[in-house]
Parts: sequence; C-alpha cells; structure tokens
Amino acid sequence: MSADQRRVQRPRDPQARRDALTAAVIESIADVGIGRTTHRSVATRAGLPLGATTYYFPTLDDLVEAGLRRAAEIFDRDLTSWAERLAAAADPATELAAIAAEYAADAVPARLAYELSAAAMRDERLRPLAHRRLGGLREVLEAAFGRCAYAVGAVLDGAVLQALTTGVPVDREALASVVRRLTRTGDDREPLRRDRA
Amino acid sequence: MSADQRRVQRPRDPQARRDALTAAVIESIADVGIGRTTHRSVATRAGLPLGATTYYFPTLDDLVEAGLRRAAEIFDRDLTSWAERLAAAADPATELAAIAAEYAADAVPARLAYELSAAAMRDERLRPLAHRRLGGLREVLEAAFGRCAYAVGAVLDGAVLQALTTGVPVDREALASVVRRLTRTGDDREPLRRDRA
Amino acid sequence: MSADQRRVQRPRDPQARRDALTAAVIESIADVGIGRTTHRSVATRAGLPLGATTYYFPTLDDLVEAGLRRAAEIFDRDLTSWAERLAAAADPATELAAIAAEYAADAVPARLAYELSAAAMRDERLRPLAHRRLGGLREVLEAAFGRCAYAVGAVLDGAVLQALTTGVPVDREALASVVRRLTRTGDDREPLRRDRA
Amino acid sequence: MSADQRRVQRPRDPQARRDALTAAVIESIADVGIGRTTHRSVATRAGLPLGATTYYFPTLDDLVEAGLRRAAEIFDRDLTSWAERLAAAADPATELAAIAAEYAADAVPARLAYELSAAAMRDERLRPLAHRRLGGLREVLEAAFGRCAYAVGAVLDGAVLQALTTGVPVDREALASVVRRLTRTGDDREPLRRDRA
DNA sequence: AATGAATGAGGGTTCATTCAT
DNA sequence: TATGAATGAACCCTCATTCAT
Repeated sequence: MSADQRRVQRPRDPQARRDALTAAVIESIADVGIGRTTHRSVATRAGLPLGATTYYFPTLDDLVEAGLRRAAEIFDRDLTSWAERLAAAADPATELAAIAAEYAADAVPARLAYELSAAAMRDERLRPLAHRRLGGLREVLEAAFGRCAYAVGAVLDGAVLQALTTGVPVDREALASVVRRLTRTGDDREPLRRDRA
Repeated sequence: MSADQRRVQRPRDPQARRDALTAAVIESIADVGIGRTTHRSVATRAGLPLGATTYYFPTLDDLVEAGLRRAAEIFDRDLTSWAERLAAAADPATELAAIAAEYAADAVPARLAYELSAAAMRDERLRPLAHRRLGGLREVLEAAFGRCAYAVGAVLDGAVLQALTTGVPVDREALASVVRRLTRTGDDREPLRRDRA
Repeated sequence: MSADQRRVQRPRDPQARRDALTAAVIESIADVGIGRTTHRSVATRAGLPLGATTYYFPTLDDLVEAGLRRAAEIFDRDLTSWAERLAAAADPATELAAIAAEYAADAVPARLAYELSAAAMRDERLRPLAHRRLGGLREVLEAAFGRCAYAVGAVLDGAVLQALTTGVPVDREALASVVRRLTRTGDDREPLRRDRA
Repeated sequence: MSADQRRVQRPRDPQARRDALTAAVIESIADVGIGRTTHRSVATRAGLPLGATTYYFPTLDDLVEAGLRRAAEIFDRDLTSWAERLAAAADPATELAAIAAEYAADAVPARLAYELSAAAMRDERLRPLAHRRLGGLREVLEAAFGRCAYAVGAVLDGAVLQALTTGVPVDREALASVVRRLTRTGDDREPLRRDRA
C-alpha cells in the first residue's frame, strides 16, 4: 500500500521451486496418503508460501500428479542401480533379496509405489505412470532373470507389499530361495510367455 | 433450536442399517479410497440419511474400521471357497490362476485388500486386520501348496496387484506356469524356510 | 419385536423423575452454563434415558426453566436459614459476612444465581424468577438491617460476584466492616428510599 | 474439490476486518451470551463471510477471547472517563450514581461485564481478564473514595446487576445515599482493610 | 407411559481455489 | 512474477426434536 511496504520476494528460480514442491508432495503422500494431501501440507513441507502451490500447479490434482511423476523418476533411478547391482552380483537371487529387503526397509519409496498403484486402480490417468514403473522393473529383471522376469517381479512386489503391510521385514533367505527356485534352469519345459501389457 | 419440520422416519431395523452402512463404506473405499470416504459418501450409497452414519458409528474412523472389518470377513469367506476349489482341483496351479483372474476381474474385493494394505502401512491399528488377511491366505495356500505357500502368496499378490494397477487382466497361463514351476517337486534340494511372522 | 424382548421399564414415579431431571439441569447449568446444557447432558446426569427429558419437558427451554425454577426454590430455602441465622446472631454484620463467605465458597448455588441473572438480562420470561430471588433476599435483609437492606444486598451481591469471578475468597472482616458502616445508626439524616421494583 | 464459482472479493483491510469481527463478537455475546455465540452469528453481524472468522481467528475460542479482550479495553476507556468525572464532581457520590445509572441503561457494556464474570467462574483462562476489570475499577474508586473503594465497588456492581437483571433502572438517589453513607468521614473508627487480591 | 431410534439443521473447522496487490 | 488475503463448499460431529414401538 505504502511505498515502504516492499514485498519480500525470494530470488526467482522457478525450476527449484517446482522441484521443492514435487519433493514435498512426495513426502506428504508417503506420510498421509494422496487422499489427505493438501495444498497446505505441501507448501509447509516445501517451506514455500501457500500461493506458490497454485501458482506452479493449477490444481491440487496437478500437484499430486507431478509428485507421482517425480516419484516415478526416482523409481527409475533406483532401477538403474538395481540393474547394476544385479549385473555385478555373483548370485542374482541373493542380490535381489537384498534389494527387496532394503527397499521395504526404507519405506518412503515403496509406500509411494503402492500409493501410486492404489491410485492408478481408481484413476485411469495414472495408469500410464504405474505401467511405466512396472515396465521398467520388468526390463531390469529380464536382464537378470530372463523370461522369468514376470514371476520374479510378482514375487518381489508381493513380498515387499507383505513386509510393508505387516511391518515384518522381508525374509531375505526365503525370498532368495524362491527366486532361485523360479529361475532354476535345466528342466524348463514350459517357457513363460507373457506379452508386454 | 427449531427442528420442528416434519420428518419421515423409515421403519427401523438396526441390524439392516448397520449392514447397509458397512456395505456402503466398502463400496466407497473401493471407489474413492479411504482418504476420500466421507459420512456423506457413505450415507448416500447406503440410501440412508446423514445422521444415520454417526448414530450407528460414533466417528468416521469407526465407520471405516467397520467397513474394513466387514471386508475382512468377506475375504475370509472367499478364502474358504478358494480352499475348497483348490482341494478339489486336479491341478491346483491352474485353479489358482483361475482364482486370481476372477479375483482381479471383480475389482471391488481386491481393491479393498490393497486399500487395506496401504492404510495399514500408515495406521498401526489396521495392522492386525491386514495381518489376518495375509495369514488366512497363507493357510489356504499351505493346504494346497505346502511349504511353497509364501512364494505362491507373493506371486499371487504381485500378479493381482499388477493386473489391477495396469488394467490388464491376469495372464492365467503365465501365472499357472509360474506356480507350477514354484511347486515342482522331485528336485527340491533347498527347502523353503519362512518363519511365521 | 419378539415376545421375549420385553422392555425394561422402571417403576413409574413421575414426580421423582421430574425431580431428578430438574436436579440434573441445575448441575449442568452450574457446570457448563445454560448455553451448553443439552438434553443429553441432563439425561446422563440424571441417570435417565434421553427420551425422559422430552417426555417430561416438551422443549429444552422448558427443561432449563424448570431447573432455574427449582434453583429459585433452593435459594428460598437458603434464605430461610439465613434469616434464622441473622435473627439469632449477636452481630448481624459478622454473621452476614460469614454467610456470604460460605455462599461464595459453595460455588454451585451462587453460580446458578448469577447464571440466572445473566439469563434474565436476555430473556424477559426469566425476569420474574430473578426478581423473586432478589425480592426474597431483600425481605430477609430488611428483617435484619431495616431500611439499609438495599445497600446491604447490593454489597453482598457485589462481593460474592467478585469472589466467584476472581477465585479469591470473600474477605469476611472487610465485608462485615462495610456492612457495619452501612448500618450504623444515630446520624442517619437521609433515610434510604427504594421502591419495590 | 470443485470451488470454481466466481466469488466476490471485497477490498482488503485486515485491521478493519479484525475490528469488525471483534465488534461483532461483542454484540453477539451481549445479545445471546458466550454459549450461543457462533462463527456464523459473528460473521453475519460483522457483514463478513463465514471464512473470515476462522481466517483471522483460528478457533472460536480465540474469537471470543478477542471479543472479551476488546470489551476489556472499552471498559478501560469507560473507566478513564469515570475517573475524570469523579475527580471533577462536586459530589462524587451523586456522580457515581449517575454513572451507574447510565452504565446500566446502556446495557451492552454492562452485560458484557457480567457475561465475562460468569464465564470467568467456569474458565480459568478468563480470570485474568475479569481480574483486570475489577482491578481497574478499584483504582478509579480508590482515587475518588479512598479506602472505601472495595465497598463502593461492591455496591456499584450489585446495584447494576440488580438493575440489569430486573429491568428496573438504577435508583440514583438511593445509590448516592448509600455511597455517601459508606464514605462518610469523621467518625471512622474502623478503617477498612482489604488486601489487594 | 416410556424410550431409544431416527433425522437434518447447524456448529466448528479445513481447504481448494480465486484474486488483488 | 508471486503471494497471502479471501471465500464458501464441504467436512466431521452434536443435538433438539419427533415418533414407532
């Protein structure tokens, strides 16, 4: 109003702000779920003013979607590291079990993955995102386990889901054993077929 | 202070109303998730007045919990029928794949199961419920697949989760093949160990 | 519904129930004020079913009014005892101070009196009740203090109000002294006139 | 989820709005009491939208407290004018009676004072506010009536309370006479002692 | 005569979104 | 460009009152 009431304006860095917001959405979703994520919960976590949320993302849905998209990117990065670990591992089954155990232990990304899955069940627009995550996982597993990738992926998902749900850590040996059994070669008379979805 | 309006009171049947409400909660959760389930969404679905929700369930949490508990019962009933089918089946692997396909196709109970899992990740009070569901599944699978139950359960969960998430139906043959491979006997040098959680 | 579902019906004693309800209203008003007194708060305190409140008193206002009326009766009874004490006392001023101190200490009836006063300010229908209380007090004080009754009554009310408001007990000596000063005879050139309102 | 309606936003003036709200709370409390004061009753009286109430005052308690605090300020201002009048008056007793009569006639501030008293009886957090009001009054009366302040204050409060409760205006002459009698000098053998509370 | 089931208005509060600045 | 003020719908819950039993 008066001239000396100059607005405090932070140095502009739109990309940094977008990133801060998407990171905050991810936190919020992991903490309280999509259904309880609000503009305010995101703005607070990001340390940004409320108005910044709607300024960078027109609606809350857009904001949430941006968060999920970012989560997918993070998942991609994880996948890359998994691929490297599996490629370098003497025993891929043991390595995968280790990966699964770590993944379930660091709840945030895993929770996000399941939150995304649950959301994709209800919201068609999120399907591609969920699809991409599963596709990426499959690729990595195919490199390590060949045509058993589908089975290994299903076991992996199921085991992590159980661990997160019950709070009981993944049983590495059991999981490794299952994977080993699944991928045992030599007597494979029925090759697994599974069309890319 | 003035609620003198004439109001229609329908014939009473408390048990029927409770049931209608829990059924409506289940619908609502499957449709929009726990986080978006409201008194109104439940009352509307149940065809009951708003006040009926809080009359029968003091808080929304109670209402949701009642719904999840009812869902668990339904799941138990499903499990019983699965057990019978698996026991009677010539090839349990094929039968299980059929069951999984049906389960994923009739989205409601499956969605509920994952919604419960996701909720249990955040809310400790729901853990026992989620636990019970997994335990029941394990029992049934143990009867049919012995010590491979854990692996089969994980594959089952993972496959159904994938199907629901991506919208692509379960590939019965692939799943049956995986299960068969998992449970193949004769060359089992490494027995699966998995302590009850 | 079925024949064996016989209603539990307490022995009927309408008057006892009315009394229990009015006593409960008084408790509730003293505890939480008129504005927060509800059917439920009264029924619970009375140990009676919710329906009993509206059965015996058509509306909440009626219930509250019954409570206030009962409070006025209790006040009348207190007044009688005060009159006796003042009549028997060697020094009415000291006795009055003692009475005031006790009255302020046992907060319930005093709070009720002020709650009634406050309500009467807003609700004309309660005026007669408040009026009657003040009139009764005046009569008692007139018997003990003659034409100074108005002044003594005002001091009494003011002192008790202060004590209740601040939580500081009535200062007996100060009050006795004031009353003594007020009622000192001998040099009374200006008799107090105060028409009955 | 969808609040896309076009909404009119009035020019802003936060301080004016805060003031309007506190003024409205005061009105509401005087009209219907604290117990019946609601966000909606305040918003309507202030001519502001419902959301403004919680925007400026997080909870209803905060809003009410702000109103009571404002009322205390108004009371302080009144006190200042009373002090001036009493200091300038030839006969303080007569002047005080005039003040009391005016105070009781303009019901709003007086009602507020008693509403505050009644609330303070139940809510400890309001005690300081009520205390301050009484303390301020005492100071003013001490300047005019010396050590009789306590007695004069009690009489004043009692007389105004009676007037408001019964709807009968304060009897100026009677009150002036009482005050005169209380403060009569010359034969004061028993000085009034009253520790500051 | 007595009661608890029933209902919807309304209360406190949150929040998505709009918009003046 | 950026932000916090602004708004009202909707949320959870309470409750006066009505009414079937």
